[in-house]
Amino acid sequence: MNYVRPLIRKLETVERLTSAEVQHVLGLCRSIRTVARRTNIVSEGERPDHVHIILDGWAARATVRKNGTRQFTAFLLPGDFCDIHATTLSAMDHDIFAITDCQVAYVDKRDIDEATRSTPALTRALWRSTLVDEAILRRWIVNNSSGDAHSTIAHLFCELHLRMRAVGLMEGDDAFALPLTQEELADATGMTTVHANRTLKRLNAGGLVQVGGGRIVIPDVAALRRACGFNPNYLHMLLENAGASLIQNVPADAWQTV
Amino acid sequence: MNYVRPLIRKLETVERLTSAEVQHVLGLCRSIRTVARRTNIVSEGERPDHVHIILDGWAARATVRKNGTRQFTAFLLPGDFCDIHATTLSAMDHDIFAITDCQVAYVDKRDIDEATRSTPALTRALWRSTLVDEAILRRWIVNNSSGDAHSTIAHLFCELHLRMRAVGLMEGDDAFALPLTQEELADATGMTTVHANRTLKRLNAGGLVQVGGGRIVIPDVAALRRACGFNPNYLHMLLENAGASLIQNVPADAWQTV
DNA sequence: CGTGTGATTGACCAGCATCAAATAGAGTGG
DNA sequence: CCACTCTATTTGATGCTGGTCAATCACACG
Repeated sequence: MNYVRPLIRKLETVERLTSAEVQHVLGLCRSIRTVARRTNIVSEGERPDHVHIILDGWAARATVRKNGTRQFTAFLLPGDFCDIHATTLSAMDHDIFAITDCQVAYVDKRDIDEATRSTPALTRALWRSTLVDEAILRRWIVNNSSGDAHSTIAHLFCELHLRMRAVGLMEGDDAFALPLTQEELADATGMTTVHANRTLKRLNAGGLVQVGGGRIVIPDVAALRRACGFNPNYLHMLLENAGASLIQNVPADAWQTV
Repeated sequence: MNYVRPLIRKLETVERLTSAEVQHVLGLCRSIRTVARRTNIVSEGERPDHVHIILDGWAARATVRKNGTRQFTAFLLPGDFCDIHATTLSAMDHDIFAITDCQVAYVDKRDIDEATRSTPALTRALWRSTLVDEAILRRWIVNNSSGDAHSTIAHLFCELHLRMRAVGLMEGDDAFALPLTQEELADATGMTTVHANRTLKRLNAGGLVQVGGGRIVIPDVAALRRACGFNPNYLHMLLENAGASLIQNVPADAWQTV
């Protein structure tokens, strides 16, 4: 079971790596644990002493509001780092919540430090990857604040599409696993479950997507992107990579931001 | 005119610096330019060859949607870095918009590189400061997605209060400059100008704040925080610093997240 | 076949958007 | 110092989006 492949793909999305560098990364992921779905991989207030990397499954950054509602601020897909920051800084200010059962690599912070010292390309890859994470956060603000539930959900799907594609997890050409309940979708987009349901149904009915059974099919990516004004440039993917063909297929008028 | 003071204060919010290190930072800020309000300090698509630091004035990260509406994703206060990322990575995916006239330091990327190489404390300070920026972005997602305009605006004021305090820009004990129009406030919080106005008036009427004339007075910080569930821990400020006394004054029941 | 979770639907209403217009202020020039 | 202008604030009226509450349906699983 080569769980590490998505991680390599992820890093190569932002930086080319030599095979020696890839080997170095592989060496980091020796300690792998399974985290059960609906449990926290890391919880608010903790000071993890190692870095967690999602190798398989989906997780989310989650903040619980005073009134009990939950807001996701990011989805973590295979290859994503949960807390490359928190080890140095201070306590976690949010939870890392396993949406599905997850395979998680536990990497000692020292090993990361040593790897980055000896491998500049890896340092760049990690640095860039945090910058992309930042850009995604900004886009979520724009997206969730737009007040248009259809665009919000469609935009999220566009993002997940490219990110899943980047790590090689497409199922065929136009589909990928979407292991979210409607409640979780609502928690990410800042709407109620009821409204997420209705919006989703309308997107389905409009033929833009087919969501169901833990999968999403996007028959016409360009159409979906046009519908929500998705512009992939914020993901800062190398054009040579997996997403490239898709990135270039977007019609000019769809390139404006949300 | 010692424009660099807020920058030093900012860095010291996350990392203690020796006076030699402070001198090093001062040396970086030799090239200072004034940017007129309502113009972009950096625009989407640009690849700046130097790092911009706000020394005086307010700026904002801005994304313009397809439909013409504008969304701010961050406020940049004196001491904040605009684009420590974009120099290495790729093109800017958003604008840096000067809300007021701004004094901006233009620092050559190489000078930053050299400074961080020779000054580990500075590297840590910069790194931590980007992590705080990330945490703030997450909080804006939570805040702007909450669907409660009063909490959203109150929470923003709480954040700005601590950040202004951290860089030593309070006017007296309970007030600071708030050079935002209601339209800009609306662009940050994802609501219309009309609704921002009405919400602001209600906050004013409730005595939680007094906003007007480019200033905000917060007579009872704890009350304002309670009203919106503000929890300062995401700002990851050193307790020894300026904000410390305030941080510790929050009643336990107000420490839950929004 | 019962049980639990997730999806779906309906009825109702509140918050916020929208459109439009009036008012207040700040800055400018005569 | 006043008139003019531009910008920002304020207010009103109206309607829609999305929230709330509640019930039902579908389905997987033991």
